[in-house]
Amino acid sequence: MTTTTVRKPKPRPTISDVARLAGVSISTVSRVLNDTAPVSEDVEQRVRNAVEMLNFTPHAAARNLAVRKTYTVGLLLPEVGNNFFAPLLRGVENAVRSSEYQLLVHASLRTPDDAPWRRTPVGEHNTDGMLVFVGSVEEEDLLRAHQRDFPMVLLFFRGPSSVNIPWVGFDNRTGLCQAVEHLVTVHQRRRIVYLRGPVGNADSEERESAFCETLERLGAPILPELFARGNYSAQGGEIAIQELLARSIDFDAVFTGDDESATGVMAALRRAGRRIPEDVALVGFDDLPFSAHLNPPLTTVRAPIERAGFSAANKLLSILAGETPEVATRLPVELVIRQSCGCVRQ
Amino acid sequence: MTTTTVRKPKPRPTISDVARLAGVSISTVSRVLNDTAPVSEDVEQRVRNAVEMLNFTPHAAARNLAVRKTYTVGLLLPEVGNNFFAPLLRGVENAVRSSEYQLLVHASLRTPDDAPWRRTPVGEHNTDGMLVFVGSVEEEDLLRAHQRDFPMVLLFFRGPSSVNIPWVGFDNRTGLCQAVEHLVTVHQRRRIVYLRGPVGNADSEERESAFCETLERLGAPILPELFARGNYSAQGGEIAIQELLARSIDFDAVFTGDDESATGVMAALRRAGRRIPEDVALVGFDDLPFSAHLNPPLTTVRAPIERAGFSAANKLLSILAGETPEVATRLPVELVIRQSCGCVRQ
DNA sequence: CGCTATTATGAAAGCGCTTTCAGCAACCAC
DNA sequence: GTGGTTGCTGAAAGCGCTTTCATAATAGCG
Repeated sequence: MTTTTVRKPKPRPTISDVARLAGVSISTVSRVLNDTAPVSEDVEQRVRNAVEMLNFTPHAAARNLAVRKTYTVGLLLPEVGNNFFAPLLRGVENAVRSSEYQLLVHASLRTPDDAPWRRTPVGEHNTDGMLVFVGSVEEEDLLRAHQRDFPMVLLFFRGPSSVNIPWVGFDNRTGLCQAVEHLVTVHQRRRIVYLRGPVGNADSEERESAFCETLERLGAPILPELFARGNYSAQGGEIAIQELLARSIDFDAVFTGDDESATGVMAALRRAGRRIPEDVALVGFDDLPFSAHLNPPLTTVRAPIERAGFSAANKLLSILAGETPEVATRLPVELVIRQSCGCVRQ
Repeated sequence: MTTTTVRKPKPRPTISDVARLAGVSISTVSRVLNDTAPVSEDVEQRVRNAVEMLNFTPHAAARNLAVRKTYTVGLLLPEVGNNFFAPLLRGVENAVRSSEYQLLVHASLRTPDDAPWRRTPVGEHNTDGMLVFVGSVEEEDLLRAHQRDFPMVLLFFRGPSSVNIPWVGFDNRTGLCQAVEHLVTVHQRRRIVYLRGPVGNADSEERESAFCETLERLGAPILPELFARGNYSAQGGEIAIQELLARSIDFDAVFTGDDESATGVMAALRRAGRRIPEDVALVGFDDLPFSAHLNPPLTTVRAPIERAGFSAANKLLSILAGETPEVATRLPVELVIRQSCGCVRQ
């Protein structure tokens, strides 16, 4: 093994190199690059040529330092790689791309033993604003940033009730009501498992309470043993159902807080020989791209995830532009009936 | 509409503020923060207190400028939101997270009319190195960066043949051979549609040639009318098959270059009343998380996408550490037999 | 006890840019 | 011709950090 000598990249040309080559001052170069002041035809051409020749590209950090902006927005995710993030990211990207900002993505499996600014590798020190996904930031850090007026918008949760941070989320209630109602009134299911999301997930809790209310409204029983905990992953769903099965708890339907879990639920059910939807009906939430192609096609509540990302990013950008957008954005969801609930293909 | 007044965030404390409060020089503050030189117990404590009190966080841009590093690696994607990216991103994130680097993600729908450094919003000017996904960067830009010794590793393609840029990809051939062989020898399929990926996609082309070779080796006919073009999206697959169907081209199997397309193929086939696998067998490539749950479960070539991301990121990090890793990494793939090929569940 | 190592600290010079400010022509009207 | 514009340009002061380099204070040693 060789000693790890530090690689020495060829030195990048700087604005001074350009200035020298063009025979002007660096101020002038800056001016033509940014078009911040009139420059004579002749000089402009010389500068442009020099830039071309040296293949010059301004050093972002230096520029950021001088203008006191990073031109970067951060996207903080609790973990990355969930299928849910694909459309979300697409939405965010679309919004950010058409602005002058860039996107720093970070999945924050925090390492609390680190120095504070290493603990949150994207934050006030390297972005102009942040998109914060539920569960990716400690409440304390959130408050601190907010106190500093640091622009943020929250994804799928509202911040601590003491403050008023802009956020975007789904209108969980209506979609959920429809889904449960469908299960209860159309398919006569009474023993519906509710598969929660991760602890502390706002959406999940909201959905749960809507779930209970709907059950109540319809006169269906609320059975505590039918509440299971997943974590918005296929594996989580699989394990939760396996456990229910192992405890021989009787149920005729499962409502999962997300489609990802639904695939796990399907796997567990299938392995146990339970037919979907005959033995147990299944309804998900999100309508991920693959949901329509599951076996059977998944009945689910469609959540406009990409739109949420787009909307959140735009909200952040508008804050950065000095505007004050609506604090809350709730995107409508809609029940998509396929076959896992017991409906048959028309 | 109000005039867009620029938001005035509260001024962040700087290292000077800390120094003043602690009654030391900024050099000393820097030293305790970075642990670059011994500092007396007493002073260190005073500095730490001051940092705590002011809630100080070093400004990344300034630091980057001073140390001439950005501590950021870029991930350039051709477009974002593909399900393929979820595991990829997870792998990259995992590798990057355990280093001192951060991750800048950019989906490069390039806007060629922009200034050059705005055209590539992540590049030499704001990262120390880049992970380049196939199709996300012009060859010309790639060469230029490489000429400057800019650390890069390519994902799923090798660069221009004139240079030798590190890359990681899949061992497409073996997986594909197995798949085709399975289709031909086990299921007696002879008229296999090959659904290509996007134009210029190296993996796709490699798979195509392996496809032809295998066919030849097995003595099966190579039928030009059975080559269709998709774009690694569900919609692309759907359209391609619809078109084949419309032209009444006869086929008894479809091999898609990716699972995403496979879902589209399924949709098109189903709509046309063709049964899978009875009428047409279907084999994909990638084995995305949902593939096992499709209807029918998809037989596919499993590609270790997450591992590819992890491996590529690590390769880049090792370059940044001054080492010189293997240029090429080919990850093995493996045929996963489920039911869309015609096999029955055991 | 004088003289050299050693250690902790501060001053100051950058890093590569932007931006203010002042200067210098050339121009205009009177 | 003056005085005042106007238009272009360069010098220089930052932006908030790191990192020499110098210096003062302390320790080590014969």
